[in-house]
Amino acid sequence: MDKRKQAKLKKKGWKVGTVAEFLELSTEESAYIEMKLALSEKLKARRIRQKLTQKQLAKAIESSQSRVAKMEAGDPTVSIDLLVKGLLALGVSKKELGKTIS
Amino acid sequence: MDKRKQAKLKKKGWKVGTVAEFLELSTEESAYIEMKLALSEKLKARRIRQKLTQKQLAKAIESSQSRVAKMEAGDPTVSIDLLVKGLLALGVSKKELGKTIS
DNA sequence: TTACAGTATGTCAGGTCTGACATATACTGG
DNA sequence: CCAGTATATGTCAGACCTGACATACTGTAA
Repeated sequence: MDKRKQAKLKKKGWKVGTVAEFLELSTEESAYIEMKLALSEKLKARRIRQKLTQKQLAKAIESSQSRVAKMEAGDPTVSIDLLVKGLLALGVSKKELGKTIS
Repeated sequence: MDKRKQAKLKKKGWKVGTVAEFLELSTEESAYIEMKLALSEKLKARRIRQKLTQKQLAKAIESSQSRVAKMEAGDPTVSIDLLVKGLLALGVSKKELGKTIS
């Protein structure tokens, strides 16, 4: 399974439900990707809600604007670890994180 | 912050609540570690519940016995990604994962 | 249009994580 | 005691992720 290709194909407009079939993902693989996307979206939502630019958030978590952009885009080169760290830095609680994932 | 040292020190018998102070962890850092430990424990519990050996689980997730041992021990060289993948492979749902983290 | 702020995308050197291996330790039944 | 099974721990080459940089795209105000 080429993770890189997935994100490329996902791009705009594919419903989550159909991606799995189209790319022939296993249940675990799609659950994993759904989790990452959920975290991505949450990160973007939180950043915007707190009126921060990607650059500002990047500085706060000691990263770079480009990586933040990738986090929010659900780029396959971004780990769940990094997303979690970013969300925690934005003040999201474990409880809220748990909800987001589910 | 030396992540390696943390796990060494943590070892046996430290209450989670006190570790943070002793090691002077920030709120985010300890939340992150608590999440990892929660996932570790869940993994071990599930594996045992399903009567699998570390070796068997390792094979199922295409890893090695030693890495599984490290996952369950909350070793700092183990990522949340890997723990999540392991749990998903054991049939844990996103919902349950969310609960575990919280 | 131009200029600027914000975001997206590609690339890459360097750092982190991973699977595999060796080895040690713990427990069990003979 | 021993042999076998399960788990723990240390190490390391290679795979993967990261921050940083360059550059492109988008919107918007003059």
